Amino acid sequence: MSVEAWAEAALEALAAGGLKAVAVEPLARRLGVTKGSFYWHFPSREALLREALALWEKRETIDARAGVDDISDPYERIVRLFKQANSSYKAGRLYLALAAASDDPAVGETVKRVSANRLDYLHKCYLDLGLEALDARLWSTFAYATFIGNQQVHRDTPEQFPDGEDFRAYFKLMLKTLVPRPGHLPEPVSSYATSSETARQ
Amino acid sequence: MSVEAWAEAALEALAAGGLKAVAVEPLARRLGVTKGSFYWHFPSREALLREALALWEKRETIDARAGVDDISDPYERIVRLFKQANSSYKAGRLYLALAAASDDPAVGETVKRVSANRLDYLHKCYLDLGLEALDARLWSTFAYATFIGNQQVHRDTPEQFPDGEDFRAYFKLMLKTLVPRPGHLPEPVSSYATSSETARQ
DNA sequence: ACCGGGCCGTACGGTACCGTCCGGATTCGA
DNA sequence: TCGAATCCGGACGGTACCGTACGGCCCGGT
Repeated sequence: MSVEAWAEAALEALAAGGLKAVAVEPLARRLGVTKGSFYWHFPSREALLREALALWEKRETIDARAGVDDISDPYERIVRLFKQANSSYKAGRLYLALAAASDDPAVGETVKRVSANRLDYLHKCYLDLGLEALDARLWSTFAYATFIGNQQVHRDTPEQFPDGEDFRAYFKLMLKTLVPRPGHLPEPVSSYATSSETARQ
Repeated sequence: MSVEAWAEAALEALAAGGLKAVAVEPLARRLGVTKGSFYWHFPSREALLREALALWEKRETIDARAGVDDISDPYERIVRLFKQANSSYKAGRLYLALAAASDDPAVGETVKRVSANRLDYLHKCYLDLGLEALDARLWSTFAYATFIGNQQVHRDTPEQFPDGEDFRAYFKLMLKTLVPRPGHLPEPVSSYATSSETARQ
């Protein structure tokens, strides 16, 4: 019963039942041991939470960039990010569970770091695409928000969420809409007229 | 100390501290009374939760359509919906808190109903815009996911989220991208080159 | 064989919450 | 004025969890 095994179990409990499910006695029962084991490896419940958060943060930052960072074409890199992000339903549930528990200081700081890291990375990708700073920031936020929202909608109303062939069409629609191809950059936001009489192109 | 006051306090606690914060004794302390009062009005904590959920569901469905349903122009109706959705940060936090607690059966069912209701309504709006069934479904899901995601990103990383003038540009960008004007409908998804075509509505 | 440390089980006190019981206070109609 | 109903406070037992104390088991070194 290693430290990692406890942290892993903590993350599973977190995804399934939220922060309150990261409790020593229930986890011990689930692992077939008692608290005596736990308190030999950890000084407190909080220490377990810190360990689990560190494990999660590493996976969501370092490990998540593994097969992406070396793609030179920024368009393909963003597409890859999207595909990867949409491929793991479990990872999405974990993020939502942690974000929901961000009233806990340790959880909140970790979630903020992970989220900021993702936004920054996506922002850089949009800059590489050729967008100017503000456009890159707005479009990357747009894309990231859509991705997070998809996880939420998928969890809250799985029946209404497109699946199978519909999901493939949905995914293509999002790519087409959110990821401009180099050479076909979107109209810069600085060109927007302040009045509501802007023609759509 | 009416039933409604307890339900209101329950919703506030929910938004601030999640489902576990809907606890009789802390709520009683916060309201300056004791459990004796609570258990005269409610048979159990679960009954309070049901009352709070019913109050929330009513506000998110019936009340939320009040100034929207009578707008005849579908484009303006959607714009109004989005503006309204982005205007209340507190309502967004409440949704996120409830969605995070959807492992509780009563909460989960209510969240699912509210979410499905919003999606259906938005779907109808996109149909009124002139889109065919599948397109309306995908675009409305897209738009809804984006706005849910915005709430999440806004909460998790408020510093990175556009505000002030940037937010106005961001909002315009989203409207321009997600809400087609009646005479300029988007390319139907059925025109996408794909391995097989779908006939499902 | 022995012994010491890594690892775990068991028992205990402390805390926060749920739900119940009952008594007291206030109000209100007859 | 006099109950009676409404509304609430205080005390109680029950449960689930946290953290500690301590004892026992196993296993490698000597």
